[in-house]
Amino acid sequence: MSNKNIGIKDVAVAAGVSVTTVSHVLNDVSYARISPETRDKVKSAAEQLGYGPNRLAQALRTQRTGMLGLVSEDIATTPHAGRIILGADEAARARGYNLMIINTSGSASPESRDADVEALLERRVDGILYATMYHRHVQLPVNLGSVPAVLVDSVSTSGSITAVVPDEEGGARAAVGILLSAGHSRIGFLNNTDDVPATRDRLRGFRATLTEAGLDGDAAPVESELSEVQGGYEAARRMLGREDRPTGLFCYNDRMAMGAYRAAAELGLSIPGDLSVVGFDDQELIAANLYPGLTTVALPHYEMGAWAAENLIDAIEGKTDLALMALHPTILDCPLVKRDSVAAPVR
Amino acid sequence: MSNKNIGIKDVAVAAGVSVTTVSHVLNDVSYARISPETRDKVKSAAEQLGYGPNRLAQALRTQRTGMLGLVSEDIATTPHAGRIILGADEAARARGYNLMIINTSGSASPESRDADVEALLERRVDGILYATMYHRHVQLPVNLGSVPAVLVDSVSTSGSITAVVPDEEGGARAAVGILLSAGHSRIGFLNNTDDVPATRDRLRGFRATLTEAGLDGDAAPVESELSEVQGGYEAARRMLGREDRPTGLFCYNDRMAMGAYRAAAELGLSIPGDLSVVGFDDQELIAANLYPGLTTVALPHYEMGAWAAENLIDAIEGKTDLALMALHPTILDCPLVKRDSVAAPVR
DNA sequence: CCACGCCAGGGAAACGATTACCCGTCTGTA
DNA sequence: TACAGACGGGTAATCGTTTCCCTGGCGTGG
Repeated sequence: MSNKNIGIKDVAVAAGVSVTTVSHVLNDVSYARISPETRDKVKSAAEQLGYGPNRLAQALRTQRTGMLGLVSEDIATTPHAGRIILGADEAARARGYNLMIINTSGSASPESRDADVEALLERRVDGILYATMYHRHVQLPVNLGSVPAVLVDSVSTSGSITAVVPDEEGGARAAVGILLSAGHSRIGFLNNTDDVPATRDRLRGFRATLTEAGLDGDAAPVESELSEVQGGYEAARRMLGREDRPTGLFCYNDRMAMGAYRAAAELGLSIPGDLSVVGFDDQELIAANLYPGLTTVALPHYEMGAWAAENLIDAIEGKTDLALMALHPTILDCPLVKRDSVAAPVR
Repeated sequence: MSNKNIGIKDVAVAAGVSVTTVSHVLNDVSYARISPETRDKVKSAAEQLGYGPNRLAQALRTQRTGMLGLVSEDIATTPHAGRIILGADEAARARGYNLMIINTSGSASPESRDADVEALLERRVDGILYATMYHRHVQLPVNLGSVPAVLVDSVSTSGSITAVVPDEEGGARAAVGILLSAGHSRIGFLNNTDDVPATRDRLRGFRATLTEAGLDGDAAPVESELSEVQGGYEAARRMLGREDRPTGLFCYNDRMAMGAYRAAAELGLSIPGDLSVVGFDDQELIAANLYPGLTTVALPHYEMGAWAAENLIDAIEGKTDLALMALHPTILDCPLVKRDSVAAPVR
């Protein structure tokens, strides 16, 4: 239990040595020449007084705070932010760093974003993680350049900064893949209407996988709606109303899949008996709790957070050059999470 | 854009004054006697150089970091943590404070919790918010006492520390109340099996409200299960299998309500036509997305976070004495969120 | 004409660490 | 015996601010 009032000086007095010596032994300074007895005296004096270092003073002197700034969007809206934070926190902690978090609104003005970064800079964070809540292009705060920084789940519109994003296309391929290997050949896609990378990349993955399997990917049915439950419901109604109704459905996200479940129920189609469904996002609350459990593709938020923290720290400590990695964003796997919504089609 | 290398000293040189003067004008020190012209010179010099204060140095000198430590459980599991963080962050920001976040596992050992708090203390946070993910009793880290602290969503087993918790009983009363005023008289409760305050308080609110309405609260049907979707499903099957089947159902949480939806569907009961349902928690992902939308009771996570930050800061700034508030936990309202799962019972 | 008070601002010691450099005392060896 | 070099450790500057207290000039009342 570190007493806030005990300093290195008090330890020095208690141990009968100078502050230099205390600093040397407590930090295990390699070039320090100190006898074992003195070391013991210092250590036990520190222990007894409940000494804890004042990280502020250390930081002031060493120009290293051991803090990472994390500006994150819409922290309360989805669990995604929590995942990123958790990944970053654990990776940071493992290397002796802590996180300072600033929340920002997804719709915040550039000025407000600048101010967020500024607050972190004033506190002299060693580096900054800039996270968005879904994969997209962002315009960076102007002052982000003054410390090492990594983008999480987004790429910069301008210039190059190291970024880590999910493998949207690969995720889509996995989703379609499991439908194919269950034996489906009529597969539809319920897509999002927003113009974001995920929309395009998942569509590309969808079509390409079908084509590579010998089907006509370009002709495969796609219905687009808002990527919410209601949108999923509407898109599914249209999709399932076709005369050549698909037996397998890939949904842009779990919320749309939830809508598809309702549409299927209304049409008297059982899942996975009459219709197999695959989602995207792996929002536990939905995917694990739907009945039957939704097979889906997980977004690697935890991993992105951890990757970002890890590489940021490497850069801070001079082990890596972020500029080198900035050329292309790093792409992380979107693993398939199998539950119970996929089965072989009825013949 | 604060340049990391510019200090008050550089501003002083540029403006042709002493550092004292710079400090005085930049901080608007009340007793400082400085001419308007000099003020202007200093301000524009600072502006031009892109000066930003070094909060570390300030903190070292003033013994105030302007940082609040937040240790939060299971940040990635539920959106609850995000809500608390958001509330705390916004309240803190409004008063010039920032948040340092440490994640801890709900099942972390006391030692690990001590270490978490210790890390915050080393960084000299001005106060600590200690948040749990559901309302319960906790054993506090031993070193929590050395700075002002507030418990969020939990109360201490030992001794008294200021805490803020949801009004579980009041929430239950509101839930039962809306069923009563819709005209229901046969109302059941799907309760949790864990021995936590929420379980007891919601049950008490349930029974009391019925009794006060002239019904036999003590005889009202209650089925308990694990507070998950599956548990809700099972409890609902039992509840709805009774010969005097309730027409209104109050569920311990939204997940159990989700299970009840499935049970009702299987039994051919439509919601809200044949059965009215009220949940608890207001987990957007579930409550807003079920069909029909689930009427539920919201837990005031945002408000608790904000209240905690606000009062913690008051204590830090000497405007309040936390010890006085520590006698009883502060109880915050759980407002009812009306959607579409409650209607009048069929006669 | 002098003392006093006000005005505008500056000097320097903290805050709690790190670290470059220095200094006495042994010991071994030439 | 004298000198080098280890050995064990100390002095003081420094990081960027804040803040207590001081100073020098000038107008003014007595």
